[in-house]
Amino acid sequence: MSLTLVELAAKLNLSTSTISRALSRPEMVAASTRTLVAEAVERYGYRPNGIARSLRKGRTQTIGLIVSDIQNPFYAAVTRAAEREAARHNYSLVISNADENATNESRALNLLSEMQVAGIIHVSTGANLDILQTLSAKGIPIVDIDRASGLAEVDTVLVDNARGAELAARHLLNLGHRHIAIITGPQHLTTGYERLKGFRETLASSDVALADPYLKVGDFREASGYEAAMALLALREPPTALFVANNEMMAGALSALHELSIRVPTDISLISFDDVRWAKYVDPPLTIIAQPTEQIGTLAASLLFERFEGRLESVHHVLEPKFIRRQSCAPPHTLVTRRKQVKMPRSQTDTET
Amino acid sequence: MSLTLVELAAKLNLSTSTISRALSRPEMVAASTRTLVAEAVERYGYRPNGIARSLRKGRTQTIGLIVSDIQNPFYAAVTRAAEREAARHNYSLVISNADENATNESRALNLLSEMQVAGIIHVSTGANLDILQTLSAKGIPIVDIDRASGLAEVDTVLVDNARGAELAARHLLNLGHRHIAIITGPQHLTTGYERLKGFRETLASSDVALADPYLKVGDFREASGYEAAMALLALREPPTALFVANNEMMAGALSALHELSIRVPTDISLISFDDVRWAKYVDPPLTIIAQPTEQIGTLAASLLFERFEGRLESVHHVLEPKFIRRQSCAPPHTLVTRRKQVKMPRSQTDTET
DNA sequence: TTGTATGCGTTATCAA
DNA sequence: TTGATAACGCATACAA
Repeated sequence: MSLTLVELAAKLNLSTSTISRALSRPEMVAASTRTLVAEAVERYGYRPNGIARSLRKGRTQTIGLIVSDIQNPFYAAVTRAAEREAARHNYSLVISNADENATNESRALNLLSEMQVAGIIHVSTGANLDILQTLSAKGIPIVDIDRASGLAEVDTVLVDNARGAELAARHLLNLGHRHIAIITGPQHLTTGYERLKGFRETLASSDVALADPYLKVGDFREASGYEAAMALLALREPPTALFVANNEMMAGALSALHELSIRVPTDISLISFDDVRWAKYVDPPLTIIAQPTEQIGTLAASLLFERFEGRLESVHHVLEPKFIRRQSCAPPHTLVTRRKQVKMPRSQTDTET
Repeated sequence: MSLTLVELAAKLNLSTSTISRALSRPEMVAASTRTLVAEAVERYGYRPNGIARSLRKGRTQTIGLIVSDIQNPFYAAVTRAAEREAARHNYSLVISNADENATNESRALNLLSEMQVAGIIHVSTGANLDILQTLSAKGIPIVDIDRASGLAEVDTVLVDNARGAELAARHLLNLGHRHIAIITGPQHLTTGYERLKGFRETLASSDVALADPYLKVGDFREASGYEAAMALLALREPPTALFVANNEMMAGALSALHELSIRVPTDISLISFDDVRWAKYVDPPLTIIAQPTEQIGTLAASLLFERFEGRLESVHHVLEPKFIRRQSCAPPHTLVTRRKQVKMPRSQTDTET
C-alpha cells in the first residue's frame, strides 16, 4: 500500500528516527541528510501516516463540529469560517449533522469521541448533557455556539438573542403595529426562548400584549414556519406584523404568504433573524436581524486553540446582533381595509419538465 | 486521561482480548462475561480509541469531501446527502473547502491523505491531478462529483451540463429571443465548458449566433456574476435574455440588475442553473435548470462504499438536469421599446444599525 | 471460551 | 548528529 517510514529508512540506509526528525524538526539534523531525506520524500511520495502519529502523540489535529443543519445558510456560514480558522492552524474539521435530533447528536458525539478529536464546536439540541459532561471531563474542550447547552465548563459563543428580538419588536412598534405575532423556536433552546422573551418584554414595555393566538412555537425548520404562518393567517383577526425567529421558518412563512397571495408589507409586515443572502433578493427584500456568522465560526475555533494552549477558565462571548432595514415592514393598514382583502389560494406555479 | 482497554481489563480481571471481543464480536464470548463487560463499559464510560483501532485495522471509518464552497447551497445540499449516507454506514465525513483554489485543494488532499481517509469525494478545481493520481494509486477510491477531473480510474457522478444548457437555450429561443447572452464558468472546468458548449450549439441550431460581447466567462463566484452582468448591461445593445451558469453568479447578476433598476422579465429574461431555495422567493421567481443534489451526494457516497466492498472497474453516472419554469422569462421587448428604458442607478437600500 | 503475544507506523527517550 | 528501542491502544493469530 503506502510507503512507511521503515521502508523509506531502508532505502536511505538511515534510521527511522533520523527521518522522522528530518521531517518534524529539521534543525536537529545535519543539512546534508536533511536534503537527502527531502529528496527521497519527494521522489517516493512519502506521506506520514497521521493515524500512527496521532496514536503516538496522544492527540489529533482534528476538531469536530456538530451543527443542526448544514443546509441552513446560517450554519453553513459559521462552518466555513470555522473551517478556515482550523485550516489556518493545520487542523481539519469533521462535520456532523444533528438535524435537530437528540439521537443523531449522541451518535455524532460518540463518533467524535472515538475519533479522538482535539475539541468540539457544538450547536446543542438541548439533550445529551451527560455525554458532553463526560467528554469535557476527559479533557476535550467544547465550545457551544448559537445555543447554550447549559454546561458550566464549556466556552460559549452566543448572540444576544433578547436584544435582537427587542430590535425587531421595537421596529414594528415604531411603525405603529399593535397586532404583532411571533413564530419562535423550541423553548428548551436558548435561541427559541430568549427571542420570545425579548420580543414579549419589548411589546409589554409598550403596553402591547402578546396574545396567545399570536404566539407560535416552531422547530426552526421550514415546514413549521409554513404551518405556523398558515395558522396565523387563518385567524379571524390576523396579525398586521410577524416576527419569525430564524431564516428557515421565514422561508416556510414566505411560502404560506405566496400561496395565499398576501402582499408584504402592504398586508403584513415581516421581520426575521439571520441575514442569509437570499433575504435581500426576495420580494420584498427582508428586514432582518443579522448575526455575525463569520465571527461566530472564527471565534469558536480560536477558543478551542486557546484551550489547546492551556487556558483553563471558561470564556463566554455574547455577540451583538444587527438590525438591517430593508422593505418588508411598513405601517399597518386599518382593520377595515384589511378585512376587505381577498385571500385566494394561488395554485403552485412551478412547472417541471 | 481516558480509560483504556488495559485499564478496564484490570478492573474486571479479564484479558484485553476478551473485552475487545465482547465489544466487537459479542457472539464469540460467553453471555455472562458479555453482560459483565457491557455493564463495566456503561459504568466507567469506556469508549474505544478509534485512532488505535484504525492503526491496527489499517483503515479508518472516515471519508473526505472536498468542495469548492460549502456556502454555495448547491454544495451544501450535496454535502448533507453525502453525510447522511456516510452516517448510515457509520462513517464520518471530513470536509474541506477548496474555495476554487488549487493550493487549498492540494493542502486538503494531503491532509486527507495523512488522515488515511477511506475514500474521497471530490469537486475538482481542475488542478492537482498528480496528487489525485498518487492517492488513487495508493488504493484510496476517489469519486469526482459535479466536475470531472479527467482521471480515468476514478468514479464520477456528473450532470448532463450540455443538456441543461440546451434546455435553457431552447426555452429562451422559444420565447422569441435572439439577443441572448451567457455568463458561464471557467473553461477548464467541465461545468463551465459544457454549459457553454450546449448553449452555443443550441443557439446555432436555430441560426442564432452567440456574439462575442454576449459571452462572459466568470469564475462561478458571486462577484464575477455581478461584473459580467454589469458589462453586458452596459453594451450599446444589451441582450434581451441572459443565461447564468450557476446560482452564485446568478446572485451577483441579480445585484447588478437591482442596482440598475432593470425589470425581470420585462426588460430582460433570466435563467440559470441550480434550484437553490431562494430561487423561488426572489422577485420574480427564477426559471432554472435544477440538478439532483440529493442524488449526487448519496450516489457519490454509495460508490465509495461499493469500492470498499471490492468493486474494481470505475463507474460513471451522468444525471439528468430538470427544467423548472417560473417567472423570470418572457418574450423580448422590441428594440425600440427597450431603448426608451430609463436606467438609473439605484442607491443601496440596506440600512444598518 | 479465554488468555498471551505481536504488530500496526510513528515519535520520544536514551545512549552512542 | 544519529541509532536502538519502547510505547501509544487496539485487534487478531495462535495457544491453552
